[in-house]
Amino acid sequence: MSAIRLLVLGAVRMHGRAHGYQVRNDLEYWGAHEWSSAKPGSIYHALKQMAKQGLLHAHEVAPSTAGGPPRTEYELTGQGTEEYFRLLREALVTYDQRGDVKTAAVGFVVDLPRAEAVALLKERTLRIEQWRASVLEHYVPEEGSGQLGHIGEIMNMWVHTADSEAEWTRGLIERIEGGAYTFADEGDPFVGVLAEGAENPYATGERHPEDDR
Amino acid sequence: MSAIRLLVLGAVRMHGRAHGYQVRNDLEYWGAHEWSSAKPGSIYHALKQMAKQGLLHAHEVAPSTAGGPPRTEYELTGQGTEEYFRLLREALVTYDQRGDVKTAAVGFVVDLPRAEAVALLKERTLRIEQWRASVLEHYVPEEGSGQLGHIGEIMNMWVHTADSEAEWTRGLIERIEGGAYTFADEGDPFVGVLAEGAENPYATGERHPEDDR
DNA sequence: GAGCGTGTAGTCAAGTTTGACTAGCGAGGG
DNA sequence: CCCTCGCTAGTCAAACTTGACTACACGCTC
Repeated sequence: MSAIRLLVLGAVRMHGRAHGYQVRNDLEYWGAHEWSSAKPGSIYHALKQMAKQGLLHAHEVAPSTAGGPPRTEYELTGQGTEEYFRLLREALVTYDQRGDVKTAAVGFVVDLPRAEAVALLKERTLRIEQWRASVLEHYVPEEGSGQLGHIGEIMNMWVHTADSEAEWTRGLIERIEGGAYTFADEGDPFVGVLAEGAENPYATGERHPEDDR
Repeated sequence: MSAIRLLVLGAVRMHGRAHGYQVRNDLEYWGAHEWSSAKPGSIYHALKQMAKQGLLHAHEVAPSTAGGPPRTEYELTGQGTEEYFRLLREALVTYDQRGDVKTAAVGFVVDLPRAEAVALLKERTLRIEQWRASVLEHYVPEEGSGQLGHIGEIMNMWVHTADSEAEWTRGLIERIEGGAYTFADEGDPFVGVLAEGAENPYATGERHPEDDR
């Protein structure tokens, strides 16, 4: 599962109604092209595909207000909203060692109620520990771990990565339980998209992978 | 860059000459279908593509000795060998937060001379530190880091991951410098493929992501 | 000795990703 | 006035990935 659908649904949802270029700008603003497959082609493809599947409603093209070809506006359907939360929950819980899904998940985590976020993150640590255990269980061949040669370093790396991730997840859980951030059920949400017409503070100058704040 | 080309080139190279099914079996043996895009279709596709590009020489089909359709055998060309080492070096040095390339790189690292492996891994730690610095540099907006809201957790996660990776890399460098493992210039190499006809100790029973030893 | 399961070897269509390309419009300079 | 530049908005072909499917041969059972 790539992160593109989650990202696109999340972006459209923030706007309520958005056209492709808007979504594309948000994702660039978030730096998503650096840590996921969020290139123009993928974004437009995902929009069309999800519209075909009934997750998005495509309003008929409106002529652009600012040059360029006419644009199609999209809006989440009920099914699309369901799918958004399904993907978000899955992303929070899944340990897959790929960075993009996790990054997207953290970006949208405040769309859930605080308690559910904590619960999902705890489930995440659990799954990480299970994975870690299953690596170790098959780690040592009958002849002793020396037989593995340098391949043992791969297990080593996986265990190290898993530990690091579990530690970070626990830190996040603590901060959330300690009252940090504003969640779905708690007043005005954090806004991370550009309003129509707002100038993009990062639009000029070179871009860096960490521009997506 | 996905890891598939590196994996396929590495597998064919180990055999000297191999047909698609053999490569496919190696990669499954290594568990690569769990941590990379090494599914049958991708493997056969990569073989054909690389043959077309002159990285592999495709010997004409030979009737199978053991049932099934006839098979095509592949062999690395000079260009293919070059490309293999280029990909391997790049993979060792690149910090991209995706697990598959790194895993493949560690698996093949002993194909390089020991000194070069160490040098590349040191370059890797350097790049990780550069990336970390560039994240932090753009971390704090003018209004103070509080403005970031939960999005700051993404930076936090990236920095945490980078630190963990750098630490693991330094550990590996130490072990290699300490004389561990057998490298390209040092006598009989570690063999990680099944010989033609050898029984696969993991062929039966359920498979786990960590079977690839 | 006919069918059936299993292993071998690979193909294929559908879906996704990539990176380059197109085309319209306004602003500004010469 | 006209021409180029940059922004807006999106398309497209080529490559890659996915997961299901085919086809052959061997051995086993009923």
